Amino acid sequence: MHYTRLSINAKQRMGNMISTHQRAEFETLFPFIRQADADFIEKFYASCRYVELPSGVSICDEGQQCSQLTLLLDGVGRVYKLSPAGREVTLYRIHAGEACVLTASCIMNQGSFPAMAVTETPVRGFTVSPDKVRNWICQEAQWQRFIFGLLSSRLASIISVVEEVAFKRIDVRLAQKFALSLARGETSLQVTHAELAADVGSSREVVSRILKDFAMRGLIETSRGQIELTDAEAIVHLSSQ
Amino acid sequence: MHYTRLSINAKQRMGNMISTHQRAEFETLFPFIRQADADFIEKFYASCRYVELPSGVSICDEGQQCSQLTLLLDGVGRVYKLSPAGREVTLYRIHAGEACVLTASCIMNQGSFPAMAVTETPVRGFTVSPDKVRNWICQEAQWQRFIFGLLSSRLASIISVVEEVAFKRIDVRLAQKFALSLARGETSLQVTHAELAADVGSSREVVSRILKDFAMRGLIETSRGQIELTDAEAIVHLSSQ
DNA sequence: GGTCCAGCGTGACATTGTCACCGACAGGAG
DNA sequence: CTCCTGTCGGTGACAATGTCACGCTGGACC
Repeated sequence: MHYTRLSINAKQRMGNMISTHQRAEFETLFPFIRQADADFIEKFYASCRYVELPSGVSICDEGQQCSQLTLLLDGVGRVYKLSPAGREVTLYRIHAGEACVLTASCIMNQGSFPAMAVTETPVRGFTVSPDKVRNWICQEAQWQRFIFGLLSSRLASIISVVEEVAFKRIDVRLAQKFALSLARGETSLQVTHAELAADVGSSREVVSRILKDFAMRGLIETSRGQIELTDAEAIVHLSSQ
Repeated sequence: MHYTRLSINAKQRMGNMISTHQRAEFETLFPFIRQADADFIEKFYASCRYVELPSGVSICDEGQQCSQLTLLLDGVGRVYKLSPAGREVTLYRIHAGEACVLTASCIMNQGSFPAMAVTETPVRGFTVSPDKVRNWICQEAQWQRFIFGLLSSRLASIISVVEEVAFKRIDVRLAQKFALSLARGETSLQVTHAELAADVGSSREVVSRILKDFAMRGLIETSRGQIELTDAEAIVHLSSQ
């Protein structure tokens, strides 16, 4: 799987002024800011920048220092591990109203980023520089609480990834993915076997075999780059093993 | 694998007064306390309690609320996930000078503990109540920095567990364990195949097969409950695959 | 001695990972 | 339109791992 590097062009789509519309959008997604005192709120908006990134660009590579903490207004990012042999596992996804914890973590202990991150869709957000992140932690209770929440909630979610990878069969984990889509009301997925494999940390061949089996049992119908979920009940039943 | 529940007897080995000797011991292991102001230091020692726990007792079970945060003076704790089928993976170990991050995490977001924890050796330490942990975070810069360091450093270590479980062969991971022992100067391990399996998240049979293979290749010699590391060079070489 | 049990060995089979290679399809270039 | 090229998916063979069932052994205890 290959991702475009973040280009200068993409970086240039940034503006320094935060519009009132953007502030309103931010406040609904990051309610913590409302509880801060007016002083901090102004400091915050003055210090952060609005950015837009296209889909499929690499945000942070293994071993890099993190240059910015990004708070997402829209879109989704994926953080994953890459093995020397080229296999992947996704550790977690970042949605609107969240920020990348690993960035926060490696900003806090000055370490390097222990994984890779890419945009899965076009992404909009505010970025904050590492020194601000650190300073505000010590000074602003609301900001501190926000960062803490990020760290501790991700810890639990990454632990559940360990659990899945170590204990669960791959067909069950694929069924789980499908069940999540069904829960969102989607009965048709635009996804390749290779992408599913990268998600669950397996290889394409294994995913293909299992999907073929699903298709024979009538759970799904597959075509190039697309999967129809045809038997919701059976999928949900399998996913709960 | 079965662990004794923490009994009332064990709990009663607590005292409220912290001796000057214990304070000195604490300060060498947790240097952050030295940088705090005198006011906080007194508050801290007045609020925490000294505890001793025997080896092999369960500290925290899956889904429980955490009653205390423990800062270890001595001994080692193990935090692990347990599958419905009875398999285990250890997530990390806690040594002197550290504290259980998961406890910290679930204290901070009031969640429940997403794993199990046991003492692997007799353990001594100071315990702090959840409300103190939370209050100090907001008020004491040094304490805050300490807790933050715990969270963010564990995040990276748990991610490396994901990586190992998802990508590495089990023989390589066993060799890694052995290489770590060799680095500590230990050429003889008192450990059962089942314990090794719980560590790397596999099953006893698989570990037995691989150890038999190691023995045939002259890397180790096995006897009941014990493993001699006889070919350090080959072990280190295999561990670095 | 005899009993019990934790620790370990093992064969048979299911699942998963890896490698090599293939064909099918889509989107452009000519 | 045909041809080319890269992506997508299928497949067979084999290695590694997980699971199940069972049996053996050494040591503790009566």
